[in-house]
Amino acid sequence: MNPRLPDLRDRSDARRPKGRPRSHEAHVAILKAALSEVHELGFRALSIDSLSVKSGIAKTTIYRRWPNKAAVVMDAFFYEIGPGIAFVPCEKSVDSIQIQMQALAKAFRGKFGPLIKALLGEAQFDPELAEAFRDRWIAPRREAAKAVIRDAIGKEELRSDIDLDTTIDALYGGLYYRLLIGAGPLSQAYVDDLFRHVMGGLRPRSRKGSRQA
Amino acid sequence: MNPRLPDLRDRSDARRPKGRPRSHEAHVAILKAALSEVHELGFRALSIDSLSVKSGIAKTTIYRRWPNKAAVVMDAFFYEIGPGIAFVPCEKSVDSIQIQMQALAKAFRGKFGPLIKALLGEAQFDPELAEAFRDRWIAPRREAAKAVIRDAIGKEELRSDIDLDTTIDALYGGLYYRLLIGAGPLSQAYVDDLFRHVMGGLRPRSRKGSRQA
Amino acid sequence: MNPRLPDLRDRSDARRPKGRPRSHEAHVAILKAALSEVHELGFRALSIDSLSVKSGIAKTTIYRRWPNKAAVVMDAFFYEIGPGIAFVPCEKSVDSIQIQMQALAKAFRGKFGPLIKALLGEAQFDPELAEAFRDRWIAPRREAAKAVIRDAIGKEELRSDIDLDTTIDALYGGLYYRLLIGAGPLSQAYVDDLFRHVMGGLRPRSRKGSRQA
Amino acid sequence: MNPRLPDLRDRSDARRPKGRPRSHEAHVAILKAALSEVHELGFRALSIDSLSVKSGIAKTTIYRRWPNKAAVVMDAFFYEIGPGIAFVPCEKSVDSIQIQMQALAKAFRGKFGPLIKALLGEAQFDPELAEAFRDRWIAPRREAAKAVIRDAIGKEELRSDIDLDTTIDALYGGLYYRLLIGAGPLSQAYVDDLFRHVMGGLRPRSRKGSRQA
DNA sequence: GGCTAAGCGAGACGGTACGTCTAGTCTTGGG
DNA sequence: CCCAAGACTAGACGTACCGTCTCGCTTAGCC
Repeated sequence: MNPRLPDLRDRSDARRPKGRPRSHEAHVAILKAALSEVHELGFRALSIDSLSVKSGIAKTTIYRRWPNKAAVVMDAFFYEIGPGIAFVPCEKSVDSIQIQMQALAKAFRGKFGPLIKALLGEAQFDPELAEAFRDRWIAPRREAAKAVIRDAIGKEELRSDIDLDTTIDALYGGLYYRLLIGAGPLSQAYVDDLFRHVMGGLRPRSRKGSRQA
Repeated sequence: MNPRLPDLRDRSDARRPKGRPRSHEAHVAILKAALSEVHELGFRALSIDSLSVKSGIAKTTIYRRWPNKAAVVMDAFFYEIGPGIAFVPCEKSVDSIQIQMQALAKAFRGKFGPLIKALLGEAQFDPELAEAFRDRWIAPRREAAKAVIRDAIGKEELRSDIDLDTTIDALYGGLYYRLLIGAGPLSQAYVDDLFRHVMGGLRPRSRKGSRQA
Repeated sequence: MNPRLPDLRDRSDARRPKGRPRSHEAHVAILKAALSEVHELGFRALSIDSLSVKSGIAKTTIYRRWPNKAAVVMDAFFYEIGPGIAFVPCEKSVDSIQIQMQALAKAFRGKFGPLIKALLGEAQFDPELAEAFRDRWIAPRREAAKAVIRDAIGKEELRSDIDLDTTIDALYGGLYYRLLIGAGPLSQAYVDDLFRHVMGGLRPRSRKGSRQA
Repeated sequence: MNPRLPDLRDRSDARRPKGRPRSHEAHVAILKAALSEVHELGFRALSIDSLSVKSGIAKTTIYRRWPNKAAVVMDAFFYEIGPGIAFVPCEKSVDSIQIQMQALAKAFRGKFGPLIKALLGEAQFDPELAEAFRDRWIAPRREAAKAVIRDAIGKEELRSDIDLDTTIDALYGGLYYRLLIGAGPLSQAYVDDLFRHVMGGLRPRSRKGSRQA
């Protein structure tokens, strides 16, 4: 996504780039400054200038590595959240999904909520940021979710005729909807409710003719 | 939502406000300029300055009526969309829901998609805008949806033990999710899929142990 | 000077102007507000808007009577200073001059100093104001001074070959110079010094060849 | 006077200031634009915005160096007038004074008149500008004048009991008076007249009782 | 009492400039 | 090639006044 980002993988065998190597301290200092700023003042109040002053790193250096403040904050976000919210294996795979949804909602309620709101808000105006967010945050989690769902289907915990993507949207759409639109709380009870509604469906069970079109 | 907006309701009996009345032409000129700008260049490129130049209305006049460009664009959005997407009565109420979801998705795919994306994106940073958007866009539609869902429950098209808000989130969350995150197309097929998944539930029907709390 | 000013002279015989007569209360209210503002905040901080708010008189009314704030303040100045600094008759006419110079310096040191500085400062950019100030403030005082100087020449207190205008400039120039440039205090001692230097001349008395070119 | 101005003195030995050095071209471009504007349109019509457009220098750059337009124009004034009006040595020191007075009056009549009027007019509202004008324009000339007057006293061309400051005020006050108040022309004849009156004094020579304190 | 004419209060309007802010780039010296 | 420092271009921001205008209402003289 971001060609300016350093490749942090070990490349002892690769040829060293010419000139003075980039300072890792500078990198971390900026990310930490970004996190502190974004948590204290919010994304909008954060500027590359303020970042430069706060971190003691020259503006030039920041621009050498990131194209704009959204990219910095995105990296800072991943720096802080690390591997992020994962699926923990459960006996029943659907439990694993429910637990992960609760973990995600908890993150939304906590310090990551504003960060994700800001990144997604900004992404509405910045296609590159949007793509990066999808690639680095959304996609991995969806892939993991798909694996779990496939598992659940295999164990006959879920219907065999469902579409993976649509299923994920039905389950998680509500969470992001509430995060971004704020029409209601993201409480534990709500997450359970949402999970139950989607899992059980809205149509009456007793009805015979309840085959969907 | 916006106390600066003139109350345009008929008040032939009420006493006229003092001073020179606000110009309706100016009002409309600004909204039209805003629409044109936001459709052509996008929300970010739109500025109050450019709006002023384009509409021929002084900047001060714009600021006298709206606190910032987001508020202008919001009004412009409602000016254009008018009453918006409504529920058309159907024999089966669930059909009415599905049709409305398709209409919403169509609006998202059309010229209103970028507008709503921009407004919701901006709302992540502007609590007042967020509230206004909820009050003027989200809430009315949710209320209408609730009425239809209640109808459907009454006709036993939907289960009687569902929660209205959660139901709405389950149905519409996916639409906003796709709009805002862009993880996939908002096609007709997708909307039908989503509707079917949520209506029918994810759990196998044949299974006896399909407990729901 | 100001054609918008009402002619306040009695004209019982003259035909009354048509329409609603101008309010004298409004007139005075504005002048008093202007004086209060200019003394408290200075000329620059005073605006027609603030004047309107402070006096409770509509902006339109102010503009109907004065072309700009400088004209208002000028009228306010004369409203406050009234007939102003006059020459008091003395046995020796030169004493009358010296006393009047002291009175003027005292006014400069007091509350009229900032007012006159402001009016003269503004007059550098506003030819009409400059002309009005000359006509209403400078000219009458110069005329009075000329009369006294003529008297003094008649009494042989002053040389008969002096030019009236140049004489006035020589005596008063220093006062305005100090007021406007602030190169030194306008103390009593200074005024006496200035008077003495100009009266006695700079050239040594003993010298024979001290006929001026 | 203006701490934002770069110190242009040679400091080959001194350490260079950090960062990108200020552009001399920009500096000169702004001053030239200011002179052109102030001569063509006058001080009031000149704005930092117009200066920016005319000079092609960004507004921020101008504000980085000067606090307001008066400060720019003041610098432009000195940029144009250079060392300014100096005293040329004459056999008789009083002649040197008279010649310098004529030179000053000529400058007042020429293109520098409006500039000085504007600066002094503005200085009535801006104490910092007033101080700067005194320090950079008034003071040096007064110092030079004092030296010449001391010379003249030494040569017995002037009385030994005169006060230097008062003497200067008596001679030059009239020039600034006419410049700022415009009560009469600043002609060559007027300057000679003024000089003669002050030099010779106003009191009759023949009179015995021409007491001076 | 109605008519005409002007004054008045209120506040909207077009317009100009202000001084500040942020973005992102460029230019120094030095590592 | 990196880094710190800070100047630079560009342009939007939101505010302050300016002087004008457009209303409804008031206050006078005149018919």
